[in-house]
Amino acid sequence: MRGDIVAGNGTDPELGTRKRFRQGQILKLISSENISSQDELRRRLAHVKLQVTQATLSRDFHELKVVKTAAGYKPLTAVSEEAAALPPLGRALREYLLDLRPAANLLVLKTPPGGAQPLAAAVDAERMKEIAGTIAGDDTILVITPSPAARALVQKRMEELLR
Amino acid sequence: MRGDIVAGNGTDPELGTRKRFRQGQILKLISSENISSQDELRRRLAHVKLQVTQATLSRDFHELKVVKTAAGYKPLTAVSEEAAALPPLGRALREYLLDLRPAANLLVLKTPPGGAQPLAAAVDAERMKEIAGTIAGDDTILVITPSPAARALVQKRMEELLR
DNA sequence: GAAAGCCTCGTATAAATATGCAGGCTTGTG
DNA sequence: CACAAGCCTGCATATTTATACGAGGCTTTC
Repeated sequence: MRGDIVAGNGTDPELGTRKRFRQGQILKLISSENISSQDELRRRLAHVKLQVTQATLSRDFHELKVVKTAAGYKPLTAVSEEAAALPPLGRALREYLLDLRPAANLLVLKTPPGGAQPLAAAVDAERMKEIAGTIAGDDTILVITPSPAARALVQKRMEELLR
Repeated sequence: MRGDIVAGNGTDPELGTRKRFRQGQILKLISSENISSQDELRRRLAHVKLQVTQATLSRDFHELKVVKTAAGYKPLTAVSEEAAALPPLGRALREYLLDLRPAANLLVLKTPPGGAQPLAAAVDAERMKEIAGTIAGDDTILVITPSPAARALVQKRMEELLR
């Protein structure tokens, strides 16, 4: 092919040293400066005598589990990764729930107009075994459980999710 | 222009209802299924009678603070967002630090070859006021503090970051 | 010391994502 | 009613990111 410059491990003394050094610098840069693209990062690294292509940075980001957010690139640790996976129901409840009323073995959720469908979807996705089923209109959801006890449990859980 | 199909709020009864409904569905879909691109999500939504373009989904993701990770799209809550911002030093320490030795008002950090620079960068970035400065070679960093007491404090902090 | 296996990385390009602009809708105001 | 302002969205396209492929370089094995 045409690539005839550096490649492989280059002039590096130890194996993979260059890569780790670079990744260290990357973590530093993205946490301090406000980088907005891999190509910009590439230019920054060049200032520090690190010549690499955008492709390599893409691979580095993948290895470092760095993701692009509205506020720049962020490393996604195992911890925050889990946390990020949780929010579905809690989030939906906080966003849509206006009122929560118990009625024997039923639970009636009120939402702003149009909010019932998405919230019901989130409830369904949770697959709580105490929930027999849900029916959603436009601004009201009926959550059906087999018994008042089960209803109480589901209700408690939702209240907790609301903080 | 040429767009002559649906637009605006379409047939929706309330303002912005369609958008919120869609975003609810989006949160549900990305948490259950394994979507790999905005365009795939667009196709999924079409199944549920939601016709939108990729451009709109891009905007929705931005509003919902959903980011693309190796394991699919994840909503980034305020909580995990902060958590994601922290890791610099802790992460660098866990990745590079082999040994930490106190010496009067100095702290000597040992890393694998090539690890000194990136770790030192992370230490500097922390801007701890107890640190007068650092000098990094290839696998050794000298952290200079004004006094043994300051050194002890810095040392303690680093040990905590290691968990 | 040649062959095989592995890394890391550049090039070229495909794929995915973001955005400038314009239009339709709704709401508010004179 | 006419008009202005604001929101939501599509279209077209610019920008950004990911990847298939191949090139060395290194290490290990016989």
